[in-house]
Amino acid sequence: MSETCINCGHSLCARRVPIFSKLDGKEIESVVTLIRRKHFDKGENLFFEGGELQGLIIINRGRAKAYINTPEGKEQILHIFFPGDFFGEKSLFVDKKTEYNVKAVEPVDICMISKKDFQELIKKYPGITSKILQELVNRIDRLESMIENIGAKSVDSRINAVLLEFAQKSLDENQIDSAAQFELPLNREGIANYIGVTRETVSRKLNLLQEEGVIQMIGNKKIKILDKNRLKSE
Amino acid sequence: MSETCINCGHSLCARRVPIFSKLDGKEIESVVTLIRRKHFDKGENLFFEGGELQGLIIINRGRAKAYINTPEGKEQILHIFFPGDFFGEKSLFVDKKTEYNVKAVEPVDICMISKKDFQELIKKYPGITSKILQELVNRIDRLESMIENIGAKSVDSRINAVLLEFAQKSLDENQIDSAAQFELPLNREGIANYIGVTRETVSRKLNLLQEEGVIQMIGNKKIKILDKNRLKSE
DNA sequence: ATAAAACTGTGATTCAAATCATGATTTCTA
DNA sequence: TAGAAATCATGATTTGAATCACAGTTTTAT
Repeated sequence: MSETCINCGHSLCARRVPIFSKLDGKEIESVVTLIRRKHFDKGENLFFEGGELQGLIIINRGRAKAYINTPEGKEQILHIFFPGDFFGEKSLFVDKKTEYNVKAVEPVDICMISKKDFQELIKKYPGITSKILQELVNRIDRLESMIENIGAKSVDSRINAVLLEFAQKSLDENQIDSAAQFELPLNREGIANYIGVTRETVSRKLNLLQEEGVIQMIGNKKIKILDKNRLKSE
Repeated sequence: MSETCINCGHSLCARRVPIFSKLDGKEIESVVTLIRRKHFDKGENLFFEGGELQGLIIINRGRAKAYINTPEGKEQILHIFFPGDFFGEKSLFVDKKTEYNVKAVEPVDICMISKKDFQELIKKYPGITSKILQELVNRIDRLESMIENIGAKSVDSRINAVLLEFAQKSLDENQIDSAAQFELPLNREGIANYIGVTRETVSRKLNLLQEEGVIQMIGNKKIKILDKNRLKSE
């Protein structure tokens, strides 16, 4: 079996992961030998809450959502994982179950490093630990700003924030400024479950934004941000 | 100056902090020599968003709230720090500002270790790093469950959850089961800003819970949980 | 290609919590 | 300890989003 990750074309998928970014070419190749690949169809679960996580999972293609099902039957989405994002880092360090599910929202390819292999990796390259720390801190920041959004901001502001977030995850700064189109990672109901409203409200608010000329929808999945500033204010 | 932290009576305050719990007596004493103490009156800010955090801050007595002021003028509380809790760990590892404020909700004594001292400490006792990792993971868990609460649960459920949380932070399991009273760390408005509702709603819901015999209020600050199970369900 | 299934838009109605208003308590503080 | 300031309770009203209902559209699978 080749040591390169065929799904990323000719690049090494490990190089796309921030935690390995400090390693040099030869070191990264040794990481790649540890990687196993797997594919998930749209709608398949990569992981169920309470389950044993096999190791570190890196999203290589496609997007996935992490979500909780509440006792009342609602779904709360906690993260959207884009290519290059990873999860499962928790089980590598702490003996604690992860309480959310992860589901592919479109066809997804992942790279996987087993817990055992990863722990040996850390011994060999201790710098990885500080990268993990950094990533955990970033997640805390994102979760805190999500709480600010859901807990203290109006529904309009939440919609605005989520559109900007998805744009930033999908495009680079120049593309956003030139109103490039991008694909929403979630359908209306998904967006609703991410920002704590209903599907109908998302529909109505998006249409309002379009009427106001702030955004332009291309079909249901694609969108252009015409006026970034009006999304930022309010 | 004595090496013991006078504010904790005869115990060493460092021993109360989970991240130092693996150290033996002699090691902990060397940590204590690095500690500086400070007092804050009720209402004083321990820290302002965007400011330079001096190092690791351990709450030794009293409680403090971490909060964000939204552009719309609302306050969203993110954490309640109880004695033994700490913050500022972020600035020790990552070159990134903290975006929230921390304010004493009652008279607070803190212990503080400077960034520089702490970094030397880590070199000497690398085990501390894994403790920090663990604590970060715990925070992520708490934030995620907070998002589930605020985003997907009814107001009733949120009130229930916050009462249980405060009880668990204030009492041990036996005391909760025997309906011991404890002091709320926040006033009505504070609770409201923690769970994303208004002060009036908190008033009304608490009164309802009392009428139903689930809780008993002693004045405004103290409370007894009479029926833990009814708080848990729903 | 076509039928089924999933998703979306939109009006009508309901409802729970926000807001507004005010008086009663409690807690500071001078 | 008296007066001021902060906090709390509670009724009346408004409001914004949830819910309900259903038709139109898009996607998926055979």
